[in-house]
Amino acid sequence: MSATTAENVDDDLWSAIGDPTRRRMLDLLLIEGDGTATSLAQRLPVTRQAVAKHLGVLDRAGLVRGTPAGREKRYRVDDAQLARAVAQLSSVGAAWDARLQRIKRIAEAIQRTQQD
Amino acid sequence: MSATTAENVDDDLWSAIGDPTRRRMLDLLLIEGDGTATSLAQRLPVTRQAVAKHLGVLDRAGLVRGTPAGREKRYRVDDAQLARAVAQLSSVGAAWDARLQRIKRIAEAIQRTQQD
DNA sequence: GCGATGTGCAACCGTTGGTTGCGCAAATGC
DNA sequence: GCATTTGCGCAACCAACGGTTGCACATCGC
Repeated sequence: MSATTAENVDDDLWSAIGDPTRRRMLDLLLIEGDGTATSLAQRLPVTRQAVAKHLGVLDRAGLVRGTPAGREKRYRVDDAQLARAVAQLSSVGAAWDARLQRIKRIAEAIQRTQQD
Repeated sequence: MSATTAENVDDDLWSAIGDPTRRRMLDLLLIEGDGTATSLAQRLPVTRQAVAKHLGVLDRAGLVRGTPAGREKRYRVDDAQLARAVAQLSSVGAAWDARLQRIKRIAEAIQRTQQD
């Protein structure tokens, strides 16, 4: 294990949460429990259709699940999948962090050597 | 403190690290210390010009800095800026995590109530 | 000086986030 | 029961972006 490239990352998941509008949509869904394309669009600076497309992306990525209810379609976050996404976020962050730490240690070591 | 929307995120920074190719470029630069457009392109499945464009994006975002050296231009990671980016990654992750935790607690509370 | 190597610029293509416009299904009102 | 609203889905279109090819220009090595 421990790939050298830190790209164990599920690219679909990442690109799903990579878009700022989609991140805000996830925020709203988490806060309000659920929502429809129109209800989300009211709270966002984009049209209903744009929101609908994003919901499609999030759905295909498995981050949300939509269930028809009468004439409207309510979406809610899939907790487990979002948890997975969060894990990947922190995994990438951790990898970079580790490398930065190592570089810092090396730099300090060099300084110490030169001070001798 | 505690913005409700978890979008304290510098959008330029995020979109810079949002692209998978750019993430791999940062990886390579961290591993090898520095690199040029051509050197990175050899280790990536894209052309030199694509890499050059990405370096431009990363440069404008402040994540890398390029210094001309003869006929080539060597880039290296700006540690402080990347550290900032990592912090934002984990901040978004933490916000979602907190909400998921809260939902979980509420769900458990409801279960407990119903079991009474 | 001359070929090889590295960079930068410009034109072009496919994908994607966004828009407008339309048609259709389900709730509401009389 | 029928007309009106309200919510959804589909299609066409546009701008921005990641990627490509092609070319011109600078620099290093011999």
